[in-house]
Amino acid sequence: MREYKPQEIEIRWQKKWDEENAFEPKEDYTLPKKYILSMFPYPSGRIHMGHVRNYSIGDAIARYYRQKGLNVLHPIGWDSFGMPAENAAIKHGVHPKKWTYENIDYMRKELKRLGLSFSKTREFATSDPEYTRWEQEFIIKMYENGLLERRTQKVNWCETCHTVLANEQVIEGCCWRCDNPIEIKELPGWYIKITKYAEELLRDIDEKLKGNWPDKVLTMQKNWIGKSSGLKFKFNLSDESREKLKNAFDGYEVFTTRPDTIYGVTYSALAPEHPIVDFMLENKLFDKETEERVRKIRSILPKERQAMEKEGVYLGIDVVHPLTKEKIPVWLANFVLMDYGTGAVMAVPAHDERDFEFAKKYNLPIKWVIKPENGEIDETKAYTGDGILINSGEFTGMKNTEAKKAIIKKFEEQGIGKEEINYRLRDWGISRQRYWGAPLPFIKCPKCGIVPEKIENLPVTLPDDVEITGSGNPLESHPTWKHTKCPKCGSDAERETDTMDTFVQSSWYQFRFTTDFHKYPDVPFRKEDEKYWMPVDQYIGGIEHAILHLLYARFFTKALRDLGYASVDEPFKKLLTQGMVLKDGSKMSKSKGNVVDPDEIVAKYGADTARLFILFAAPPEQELEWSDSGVEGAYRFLNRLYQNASKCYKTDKKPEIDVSKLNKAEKEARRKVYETLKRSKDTYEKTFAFNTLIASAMEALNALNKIDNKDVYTEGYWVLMNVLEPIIPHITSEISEELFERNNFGEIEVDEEALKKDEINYPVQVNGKKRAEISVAADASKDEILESAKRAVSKYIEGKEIVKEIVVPGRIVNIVVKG
RNA sequence: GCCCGGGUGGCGGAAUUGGUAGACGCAAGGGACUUAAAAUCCCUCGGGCGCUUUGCCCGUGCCGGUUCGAGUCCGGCCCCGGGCACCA
Repeated sequence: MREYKPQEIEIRWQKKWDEENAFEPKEDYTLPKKYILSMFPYPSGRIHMGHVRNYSIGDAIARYYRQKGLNVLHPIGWDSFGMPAENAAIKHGVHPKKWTYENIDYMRKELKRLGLSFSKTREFATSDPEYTRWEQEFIIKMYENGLLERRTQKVNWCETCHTVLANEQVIEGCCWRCDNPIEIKELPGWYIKITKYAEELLRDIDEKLKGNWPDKVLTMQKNWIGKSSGLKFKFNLSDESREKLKNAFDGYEVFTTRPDTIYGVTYSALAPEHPIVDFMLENKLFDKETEERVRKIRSILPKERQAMEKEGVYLGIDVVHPLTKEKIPVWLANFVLMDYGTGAVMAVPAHDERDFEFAKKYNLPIKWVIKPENGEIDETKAYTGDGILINSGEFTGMKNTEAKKAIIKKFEEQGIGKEEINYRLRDWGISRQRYWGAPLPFIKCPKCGIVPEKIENLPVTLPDDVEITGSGNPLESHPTWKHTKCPKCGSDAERETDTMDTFVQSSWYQFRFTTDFHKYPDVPFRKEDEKYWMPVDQYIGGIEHAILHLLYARFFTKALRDLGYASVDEPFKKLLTQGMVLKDGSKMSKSKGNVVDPDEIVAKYGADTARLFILFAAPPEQELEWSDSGVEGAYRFLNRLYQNASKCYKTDKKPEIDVSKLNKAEKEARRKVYETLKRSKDTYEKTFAFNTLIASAMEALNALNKIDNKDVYTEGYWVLMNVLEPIIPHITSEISEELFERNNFGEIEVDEEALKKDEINYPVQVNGKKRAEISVAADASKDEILESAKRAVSKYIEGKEIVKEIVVPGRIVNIVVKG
């Protein structure tokens, strides 16, 4: 008996695939294609089980289509800019570039050892200058087309670290690294106007992605974009208030989704950062106490106000209700956001929970204008449901859903307001005060202002001789890098020292893979390649990217389309979100000490075992609980598969079977084999339920081991090796090469005859309870089945009246009796 | 608070979409082989009753409903996981 030595087998095949360039996409674009993409990794140093899972799923799908003769693009790259490289530089003094590219070299070997069928020619790292070059061109084109702008906005600033912090990096008002209190600073930064595409991003969720992406992800994106429609109108200041404000303002606009409650307005509220508040502070229009309270609320970050109790202060000014002409007091409120809508709201405490809470706290009047169709108003809380308008002038008695439209119409007719749509989606701030990123290709000229770098001068590359200390942007402090000449007027100018958010790189990498870019260095990707390969047919990755990456990549695709680079509206036709890999119920992490190292598993059992286990243990979308003994089980199965191959004979074509000579067990084994084959198509193309496909293959092998028929056994192997090759490519290649010269790889037709049963087992129920089981000929008539069934359950139906007889062909018999 | 998922043996998970609940694997127990162990192979494996077989009762988070028949559909509730969270 020969021994299963996965290390020898696997390394031999990996070498062979490498030499044969077995996984390169073909240039014949008349072939049907599949573009299979797993999210590319960040080169952190070593692969983890999440990677193994991600790439095992993608590889199985890619190998399946390749085996069936399709032209398959299955690339890998490296998302290689980012903070960890700089942190490593600070901690260990190693240059980010060296650290990054050494990690890539190591991880490339790890992935290769898993037998993943990635194209070699398409591999790149996003930190490669050739990649940056094109990204900078896109960014310049976006700038020229109004999709990118530099503007000054309030940001979180840490003085000791000399950098802007993301909201996520501010912990209780302090810097996450040095613990110093952060400041709010107005800083210039670069913003991509993703909001211009809000409507299309939303629309294509329903029109292009529904049914192909998980509903969960689509819902999350919808909520994130957050479309709402309502009425925008202007509150005019009262005469006294306008005077008080020195005629600098005559009013301000508000947005509401509830115009139907307009008669219930009892006050209005401004965001703490509202221009009117700014003006009043600057012109000292508050009394001392009010000013103090205003300043106090303004000193708290908007993000942190959300966790606080509602707070506000009357500003001493009033506006006029647009319909009733009543005087409405204007408050400052800490729950009003400056960057949504107009930064000011009308407040209807009777029908809005926040307004109600605020009104109760400050004893503001509450006016009920909608009553439920059935039942009475409960005055202890806001009523936010539908109902009939009361106290609403000419609209009284109307259903509120209709009143919404009618009131908007009235505002539009009088020219005092109009219907408006608002989105929660914000523009995408891509500036990072970091070294290890793609430089923003702009020059600040004292004469010309912002000037894009000339296209022929791209890429703007990073200087290698930098000192990374963790405080401040090394590009800013570099002695020479930022000093340059203005591309327009030639005078002394400075480069932009901000680099781009790494999400910019991962937003268009799927396009770059479509071209053999070593061959075609003059384009980011060739149009004919992009047309043929895009969109990605199947994208696979973690749900944690449901919003950020997947939304940015969708946006980028649309932007590149409109800039003339791309031909598709959506980058990823189908999306599979894989679940996390857990150990002892929680995510594997160094701090918990529950990490299982893929290298160790591969060293002990081989790549096929790792792949088999990870695809067998749970369906791909679900979380996967790591189990050492489960891995052993997978390894045992592969051993059996390998040993039992000796029960087959060598042949270069599938054995012909004389079905008439087979016994029951042999037919049963053939049926299970072909059931597995039949199931495999659905699994690889639609459901990705690899766990049940593997279970089915195990059942088939178990059934084969019960028979003693070399033809059937060999046929079984011929089919099973074909079905399992995408999952466990090494062992199946080895066996198939030895027995079948690998002629079994490719399309095998399902033998429908083999799937048929001679006899069918029917459970027989009496009044819905199973009482017996019968076996009848597959072609038995309904009456024959019933007759046999009644005989089997005679003791339950004797002397009773039969009310109903149900025979579901191929399924079940149920006899309903009375008495 | 709102919006999605999900609750099935000791465990991971199946169940052809309303038709034999627990496939497949793991763990556990028993047996064979062996001087012994490992490996391998065979048997048992939801709970209870009867236990020699046939068999009977209960069982898919809880309560109710629809149906000849419900893990699956409907109504109400209880847990668990995730996302969003003052968006006017």
